[in-house]
Amino acid sequence: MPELPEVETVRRGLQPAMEGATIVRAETRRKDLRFPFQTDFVARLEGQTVTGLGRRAKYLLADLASGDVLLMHLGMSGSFRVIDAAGATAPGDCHHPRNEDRAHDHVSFTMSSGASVIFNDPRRFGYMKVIARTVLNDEPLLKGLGPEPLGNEFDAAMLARACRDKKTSLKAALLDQRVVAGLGNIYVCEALFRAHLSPRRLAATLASKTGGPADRAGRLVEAIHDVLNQAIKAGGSSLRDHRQTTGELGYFQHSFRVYDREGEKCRTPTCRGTVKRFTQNGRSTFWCPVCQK
DNA sequence: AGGTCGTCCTGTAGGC
DNA sequence: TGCCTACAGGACGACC
Repeated sequence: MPELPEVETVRRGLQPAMEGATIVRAETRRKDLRFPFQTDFVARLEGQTVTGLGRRAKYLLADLASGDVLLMHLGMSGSFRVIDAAGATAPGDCHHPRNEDRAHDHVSFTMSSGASVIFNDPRRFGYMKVIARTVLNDEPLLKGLGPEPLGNEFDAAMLARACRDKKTSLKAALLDQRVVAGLGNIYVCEALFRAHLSPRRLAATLASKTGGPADRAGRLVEAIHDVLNQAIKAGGSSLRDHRQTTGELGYFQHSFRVYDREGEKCRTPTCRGTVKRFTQNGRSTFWCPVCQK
């Protein structure tokens, strides 16, 4: 499910319920998600105040007063919902269909406010881990991550440099979290379309003289910025699983130009092409062969 | 060493 | 209706 815009949407939804509040009770309803829970997982959470809720790439990071950090990844199908002290998931919405399916509620946090934060993940590719902040920089899960696509260090020169010696496709390079951290299949397809670049293009060909229509890296960085910012504004994309923490859907899927649009007309105004789909590194790529070069 | 592929897991959609 | 297959927003680890 979740790429950077969805994770950021979740972070903003969890923030009012968690930041400044204390976890009075933490429950795991099975022994593992993607990995077994640490044996001291619950003990290191209960009684801890959440001093801040951040995000790195597709990871959520809850800072605890103890000096630990709770690292959370949503995998493919993870979602959080917040239930307030009165038992409602959102003002006026306590009967969302999603809330009736509790079979995959795997973790719950009861906060000092009386609110509950519940993690649901049918496929269980998600995971949580408590790490001491002092060794966060050595954490293998975070160590190899590339720059944040919306951060200052991510620019055309940096992206071109990261792709320069790659022998793989531009699509695969952008999905590689070591190159840039936070993009997934949807937003890579959408960004390549918006930059008019072919997903098949060799990553190394991204570099070119800056300025003018051949500034491929510049166009791509701008396209990535635009699509991520617009998606965050829309609360992410809801295809199947993604919900905001209130249970509401994101609505960026209505703005897709290629993803999930196989056989439909290209949305570039002057283009008469049709959106095609093919498999690249085991994942579906959607693109317009007429206007993406 | 970088790149590719299979794999983890459940749910759903589509074909017959 | 029911059974089967294919596929899904991620990313690790084994393999070449």
